[in-house]
Formats: sequence, C-alpha cells, structure tokens
Amino acid sequence: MATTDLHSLPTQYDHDAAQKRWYSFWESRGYFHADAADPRPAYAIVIPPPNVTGALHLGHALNNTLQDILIRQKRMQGFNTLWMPGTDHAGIATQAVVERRLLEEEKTSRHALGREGLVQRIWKWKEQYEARILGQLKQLGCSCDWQRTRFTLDEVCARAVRETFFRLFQDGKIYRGKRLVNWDTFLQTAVSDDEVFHEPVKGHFWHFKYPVVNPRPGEPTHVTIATTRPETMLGDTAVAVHPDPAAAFDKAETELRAKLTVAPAKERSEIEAQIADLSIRRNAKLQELSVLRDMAKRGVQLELPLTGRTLPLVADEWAKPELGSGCVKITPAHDANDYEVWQRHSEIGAINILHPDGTLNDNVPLKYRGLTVKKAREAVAADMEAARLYNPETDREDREIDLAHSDRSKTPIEPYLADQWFVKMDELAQSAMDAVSDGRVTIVPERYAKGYLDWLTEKRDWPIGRQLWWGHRIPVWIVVARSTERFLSALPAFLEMYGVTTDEISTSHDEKDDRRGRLKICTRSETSDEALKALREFKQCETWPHPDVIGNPELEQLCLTFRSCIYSIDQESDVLDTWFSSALWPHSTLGWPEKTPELNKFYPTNILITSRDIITLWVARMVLTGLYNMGDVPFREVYIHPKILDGYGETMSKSKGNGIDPLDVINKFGVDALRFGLAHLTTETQDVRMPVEFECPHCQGLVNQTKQNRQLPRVKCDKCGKEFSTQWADKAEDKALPRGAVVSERFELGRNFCNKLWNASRFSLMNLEGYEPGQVVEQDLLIEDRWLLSRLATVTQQVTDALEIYRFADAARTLYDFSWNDFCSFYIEMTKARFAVPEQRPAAQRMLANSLDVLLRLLHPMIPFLTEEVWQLLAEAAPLRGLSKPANAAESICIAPWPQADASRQDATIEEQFADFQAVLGVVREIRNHQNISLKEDLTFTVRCDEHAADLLRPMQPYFSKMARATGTAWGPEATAPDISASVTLSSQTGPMEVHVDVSRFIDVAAERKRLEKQRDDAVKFVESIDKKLSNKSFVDKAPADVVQQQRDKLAELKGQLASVAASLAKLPK
RNA sequence: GGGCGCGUAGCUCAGUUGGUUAGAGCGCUUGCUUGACAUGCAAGAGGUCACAGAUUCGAGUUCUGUCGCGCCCA
Repeated sequence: MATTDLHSLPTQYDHDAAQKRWYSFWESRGYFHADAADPRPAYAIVIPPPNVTGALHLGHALNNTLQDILIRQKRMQGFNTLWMPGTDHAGIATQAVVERRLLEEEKTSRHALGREGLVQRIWKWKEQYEARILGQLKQLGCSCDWQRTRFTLDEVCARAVRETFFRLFQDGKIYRGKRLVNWDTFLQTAVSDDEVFHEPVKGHFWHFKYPVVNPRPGEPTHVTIATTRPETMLGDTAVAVHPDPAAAFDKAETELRAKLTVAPAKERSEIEAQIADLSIRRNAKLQELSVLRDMAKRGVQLELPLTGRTLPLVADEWAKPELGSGCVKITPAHDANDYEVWQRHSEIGAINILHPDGTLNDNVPLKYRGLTVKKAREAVAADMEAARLYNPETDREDREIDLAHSDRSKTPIEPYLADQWFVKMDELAQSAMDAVSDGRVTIVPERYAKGYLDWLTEKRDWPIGRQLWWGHRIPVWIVVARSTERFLSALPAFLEMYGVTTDEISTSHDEKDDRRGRLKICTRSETSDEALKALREFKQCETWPHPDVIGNPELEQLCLTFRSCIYSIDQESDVLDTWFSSALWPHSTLGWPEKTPELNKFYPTNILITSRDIITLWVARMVLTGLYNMGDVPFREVYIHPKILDGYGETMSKSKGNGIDPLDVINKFGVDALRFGLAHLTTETQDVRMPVEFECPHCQGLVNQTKQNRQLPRVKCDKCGKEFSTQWADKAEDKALPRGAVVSERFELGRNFCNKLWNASRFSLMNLEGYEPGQVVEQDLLIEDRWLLSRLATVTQQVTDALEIYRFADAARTLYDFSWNDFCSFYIEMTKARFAVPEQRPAAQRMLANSLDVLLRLLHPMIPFLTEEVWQLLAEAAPLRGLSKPANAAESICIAPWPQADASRQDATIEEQFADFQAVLGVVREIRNHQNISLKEDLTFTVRCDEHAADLLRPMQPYFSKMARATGTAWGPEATAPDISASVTLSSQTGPMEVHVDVSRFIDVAAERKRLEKQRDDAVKFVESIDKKLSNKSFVDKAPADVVQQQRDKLAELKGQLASVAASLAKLPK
C-alpha cells in the first residue's frame, strides 16, 4: 500500500472516501464469508428479509445496524460468524405494486398478461429492487455473507416450502375449508387480519321489518331487524332471538351494577341512567321477546322480503335483548358473528351473494345481479320502502361505522365466504408457546413474551392460501372422481412410469368441507407435478388414444381407467401466504431439507433482531416451523428493537411523507454517523421520536417538516426563500427544482463524534513519526498513561457487557464519553508535550499507538469505516503495536481481536488522583471565566488540603500549567490563600479542598461577590436540608449507619465551606 | 373493552437493586481564529421528574388512583 503523508490528512473526516474504499476491500478478502468447516464456535444471525416491494427506510437501517454491530463484534471475538442475508417476495404487496404500475404505465392488467406473463414481470421488478436493497445494505456497511444470499421464492427456499407443506399435509395438519375471509374486492384475494386496518366512516343504521309467516293470534306479525349493510339481507339465512331474554336482561343489569360500584363519581350518573334505560326496555320488550323465543322454538318461519325466500327464526345468544329490536338478522357468508351463529345452527346454511369483484352474484334475485354493493344497497332500500317494510323518515339513523379496509388496496373489505387453506395450529402453537415458556427462546425485552404467548394461546388456525399469482403455488391437485377407489388403485402404477414413488405424494379426502368424491393430492416434488400434468392431459385430450400412449398398452390401459373414473383433475391455483415461506427462513436458508453442514454448524442461530409488529406474524411462526421441521428452536434469543417515529410521534411511512431515506442521512452525515446515531438511541424504551427536517438544496438551511408541508410537491425554504422539490414532485415544473433531502438533526451527534475521533486519530498519526515498536515497561508509564489504561480496562469491560445484553445505547454512550472526555480532552492534552521531548517520545508514541488501537477496535462494530480508515493509516505509521509484546496488527480491523479488559490495570489510586486533579482544574477554569481573565494571562493558585491529597496533586503541576495556564504555589494543610483571591471549597474523595486563585491583578469585585454569594446561598440551602434530616430521629435511628455518617460528614464539610466563603466575602474590598 | 408502553431541562433522551442538591446531546448565553478538531475549546443559565395519594427514616425510582399520549388485540 502506498504510504500516506500523515501530515496532510484533512481536518474533516471524509466519510465518502472511506466508505468507497473499505467495503470492497472487506468483501474481496472474504471476511464476511462463513465456512461451515471452520471449527471455531458458531455465531449466526439470519436477516429479517426486507421485502422487494420498495427501498429500505430508516427502520431497516436501525434493524440492520444492530445486527451488524453484533456480527462484527462476534467476528472479532473469534466466532465462526455467519450473517445470512436475503429478501422476501412479499406476495400481495409486490403483486399489487406491479399490477398498479401495469395499469398506470401500460394500461394493461394481469388478466391480459396471464399468470406466466405477470409472474415474469414481477421477477423483473424483484431483480431491480433486490439489487437496490442489497446495495443499500452494503452502503450501510452490513457484513453479510453475500455468497449465501437467499430469496424466499428461489429454488432452495422453494424446496423447503414444498417439503414443509408436504409433511404438514401428510400429518393431517393442512385442510381446506369454507371460511369467512377478509376479501379485497379490488385485488380479488383474501387478506389476513394483519393486512386490514379499521377506519370510521359515515354510514347509517337501517331498520327493516320482516313479516312472520302465519303468526298465531297475539303473536307479532313482523320482526324488526337493524343493519348497517342493507344489501346483505339478500344473503340472510335466519333471524335470531335470544333463547332466554329474561336471563340476558338480568346479566346485563348485574354487569352494570358491578361497574357502578367501582366507577369514579363522575361516571356514576351515566351508568345509573343506563340501568334505568335497561329497566324500561325490560318492561317494554321482555314480553315480546319471550314470545318470539317461543316462536323460534316452534320453528316459525319469516318471509325474507324481495327474495321470495323464507328463513327460520332461531334462538341464539348472539341476539342481544338489550340492543336494538332484540332481534338480529343472520348473514353467515358476510359477517363474522353471523358465521359463528351458523356454526351453532348448521341447518340455516350460508348464502354467498358476492362475486369476487364485489358485485352481486346469481344467488340474489335477478334485478340485483351484477350491481355493486353500493348500487345494491340503494336498490334494496328503495324496494323495502316500496314494500312498506321500511320508512326512510323514521327507520334510518346516521351512524359512524368502523369499517375494515385493505391495507394494500385501501378499499373496503367485504367479509366473504370462500374456500381457504389452513394449517391446524393446536399442537404447533403449543410447541411454540412451550419454547418461550421454558426458556429455550428468550425474548428481550421480556415484556414482549406476553403478547407472543397471548396470541398463540388462541391457537387460531393459520390461513395460508392467497388468491394470487406471485408466490409458492400450493402443491396440491384436486381430483373429482366417480370412483375414488378405482382412481387410487390405478395411480401408483401410473406414477411409477414417471419415476414417482408413492411416498412422493399424499392424498386426502376425508375433510368434512370436501364434497364426496373430491380428492386432494399433495405432491412432494416437481416430478410428481409433471406426472399429474401428464395425467390431466390424458384425461382431457379429445382424441384418443393420445399419441404418448400409443405403443404402451399398459399406460393406455391406466389412462383409460382414469378417463372413466374421474371427472376432472386440476392443479390448485392459490399460492401460499408469504409468511409461510418466511416462517422457514432460519432453516430454509441453511439448505433444509438437505442435511447440510451449514445446518449442522449454524442452526439454531443465536439471535433474531426484529421489530415488535411482527412478533406474532413471523417470530412465532419461525419458532413453530423450526420445531416441526428441525426439532429445535430457530434462535436462542429474540431482540425487539425500538420503532422510530417522527416528531409528532407518528410512525414513519412513505405514504405520510414523513419517512427518512437512510441514503439522505448517509450523504449528509456519513454512514458511520448514521450507525452511531442509531446505536446511541437504541435504549430499552421503545419508541424514539425523531423530528424531521428538509435540507434546503440552495442554502443548506434546515426547514422543519410539518404535517402541512410534508405532503407538498414543493416547499419554500424559510431561510433563503427559494423553493425545492420533495418526494411528491410529479409535475415537470416541480421536478425541475432541486430536491430537498429529508434528514434529522439527531445524526449530528454521530457526525460530530466521528469528526472528533478522526481528529484525535489525525493528531496521533502526525505524532507517530519515527515510531519504533518496543516494550513499554512500568517505569515508562506516566500518570496519564496509567490512568488511561485503568479507564480503558473499565470501558472495555463495560462495552463488552453492554453488548452482551443488547444495551446498544449504553455501549455507544460509554464509548462516546470515554473517547471525547477521557481520551481527547484529557489524555491527548496531557501527553502532547512528551512528543517534543526526545527521551519521552518513544514511550509516548507506543502508548498512544496502543491506546488508539484498542479504542478503534472497541468502536469498530459501530463505526466500521472510520475505524478501518484509521486502522490502515495506523498500520503505516505503527505496524507493530502492543505494550508488553509488540506484534503485527491484523491486516484489517474487521478481523482484529476484540479487546480484553485487563483488570490488573484498574487502579483506584490513579483514578482518585485524577478526580482531584480534574476538580481543581475545574475550579481554576471556573474562576478564570467568572473573573473574565483572558487565557493569555498566567495565574497562580494554592490548594489547602490534607497531605495525602497534596501528594497526589503535586505531581500534576505541569498539567495545570498546560491545561489551565496556572501554577500551584502551595499544597497541603499549611497552604494559605493569597491576599486577594477567588476561592472555592470542594469536596473530593479524600476530603475537603480549598482552592484559592490569586486574582490580585484582575479582581472584578462585583463578579466575585456575586459568585461567592451564590455559593453561600447554595451551601446554606444544602445545610438546611441536611440539618432537617439529621434532626429527624427516625432517620438517625432507622437509616443505615453509613448513610447517617455520610450526612454528618457532609454537614461538617459544608460548614467549613460556608466559613471559608464567608471569610472570602469579608476579605473582598467594599 | 383487554393488554403493553410512555409522560424527567426549550427539543430528543439517559437515570441499573430506593440513599449527596437529577445527567447527556442539541438549542440558548458569555468568552476563545489555543499548532488534532469552530463538526472545536472553556464557562454558564435552564428541571416543584404529568397530577394526587400510599409505603418508607428517605421516592424520579415501589404501590394505588387520576389525567394526557402512543401501540397492539378484540
């Protein structure tokens, strides 16, 4: 490597240059690659695969920075370290994005392109975004093993998905049933509960009358029901009334009374009013509801208006006597609660009234078919009015309705009865609960374990099918057979001809949701799919014999059997939910189901780092599939990191316009600053607020981002008045303006810190000229050296410990304080003079090179680029380093050993000496400032203290001169104050010390009086508070003796201090 | 409705088992073109720790309640 002129390094850290230089260096040396054969103990993390829908945001930057910090530290600690990278195909999100672009840019649709065509287009999108995402991770400095990069839809993951599905199927844990799903009528797919958000919209509450068929005398002729969705009446299959209305009223009243007893005063009147209302209702309704209940028991039918159908009145607890009319219409195919009623009264049936696109289907009367929900609603209301079963004047209330919307298409969700694939969760969920309950998996912070367990406790079956094209196709064929027996007996021989053994398929036809003769065949491999494709072709071909069977009588015979014994055979068209494939991520990426050396070495991984919103969706499912497939948990620990919010406490998102692009931060502050800033804010408290600013591209001024301006395509700078564009710029005239980056001042801390380190390094490097390695013996070490080594030992231990328990902020803050205060402000300042003294220079150089070396290594996981930059420069100046046995430094800091805390260096006396020194130094500086004495003026001072303290302070003399331009003229119990002095009494570990600075040449009497009076007032207050404590008998009796003694000592000291302040005041000229 | 969390300096946050007069960064004030660093140096102002009670000799810290904010689940 070319030698660098160490005297010409820039005074500001050039982050761009370092970032460009070192990433490729690390990669080319293969430092990030893990070898399964490497015998060192393993340390592995799998990345939470970012989805290929878009680019990375600040949350990803945080998530990945934390992983990289651990990975880099563990690599330095000598582990065989693997960080497994990859991306997620994000089925619905990605398909939706690509479809939207097809529509916007090419005015075409998936239907025009076809399944293959669309999937090809999405692959193209994926290639583009994957490259971008992986590039971003590299810019962040992530030390992933890129050779192993996986994608949830690639062939390795696909094999794991297929094998898992097959095993679950074979185990009877996969079934298909009719279930109510959240139907997105725009995307025409089911979406999971997690992909749904609720938003209140203005709507109405409608009251309809349904006539009773043949009521007996005295019985009601009509039943009134209420609904927010009138059109769903066309799918009603029952009306429910409570089976025991009297008991229901009692129960409601008891609950209200219980609430009343514990309610705060101001809520009582409201609850009392509710109880009164209930009582009135009871009197008015109970009679009628009891009659209706009896009618229901008798099997009375109601007329369903507009349809010509009748439906039963049923007794079910879902009907709440205390609400509305007390009766409720039941639409099992379009309402979750009604669906439950159907489960209890299977005879009522369910009628789906919607097409997948949200228009009404053929299960409704002709005149409503094809109408949208909105149009149908109007039509139903009008027709009910015409039938005099509804009066818009009296039977319609305005109401705010909490309506479910699809997260992906932003359109209202329709509850919809559809065929759906499920995984039975009973045993699987239990296994995942056990793993956390018994500590095989630890969740940090601990409180998140509760949500995890609560969610799993419900053991809700996992809906895994999606009506999409982008994803792993469900490996199942559906056969509708005339004779299942004949089909199944012929199948093995057929498969054998295609090289498929019977253990490659699994069949099932015993689910209650399957019609008779309907058979599911799950295929384990592509080969079995090929065989079944051929079978389908033989079944469907119109001219027989098919050319492929000619000359093969055995095959022909089998095919003839199939042609006669089955109606159809089709491949399932649904794909699997993306979470099904990401659930396998920790073992699929390592090659499962093959027994690879990687699995053997790196599974279970050590830790998973993720955000709290996917603990259930992802973490829980990884645990249960890991246990199911591998028989062991996927990771030992889960660390949940904070969420970054904007200045208003809102989550950052692209659609709100309040998100930060990490690249903007990297460009402005450098990636090391970004990483350090992120680590610094990763405390145990969760949400982190980050006020966001636009950076004006004209004047670099910062413009606060507000709820108003964050949605605008152009923003006017309030500093220079010029305009710039934002992410919303769409029109050409807006786009023509220069773009204003979105950043946060919170990264200045990291930028300033990096610059500080850079300059400390620069100073060190400039002073290493002529460095020669050599042993540093104890006599070579000066006070500041021993102090620094003591501090360094402590800091090394603290940082190591903090990272061990994921206290990232503690580690960052410890390093920040040590680097800035101890290393820069004191050590470097104190040691500076030695470089000019030839006999002191070699030891000072060795000491400086060594301590910088250790500090760089401690900082490397957080700020990898700067530390590598300096490490390489240091290698030029001082290739052999170390105090006792200088040795060649590692060729890269990436692979340098993590520092060991040397406890023998921890020296209490030195630290005490330093504390005293710093305290006295502070006094001198304080007085210089208060007296407004220029730094050009020399000062003298005396210190009155005990001999011990004097012995510690005397050797520090040169440093007072160097760092405060002041000379101590007397130390010890006999030291006296100069005639005209400014004084401070302070308490140190060794006892009280009086510092008197001679200000005879400068005295500003008024300023000094002010200062002393403040000191006196503070001390008086303090004395009072301690006096109060000590005169409290129970404090003296009950508090531990050492605490009491401490207060007594303090009081004595304060009194001394007060006397000395009073004396100083008295001495001041009037 | 249930669960989890938060409320500490103008802003963003620390504060580990209760024990000196509660800390940091930014911002603000004053003074410094100090031979590493103005992205810097030195000094300073600024807090009834949301509110009310309880426990305790002692509470920012423990408990209960109230208010405000956020998130998750139903």
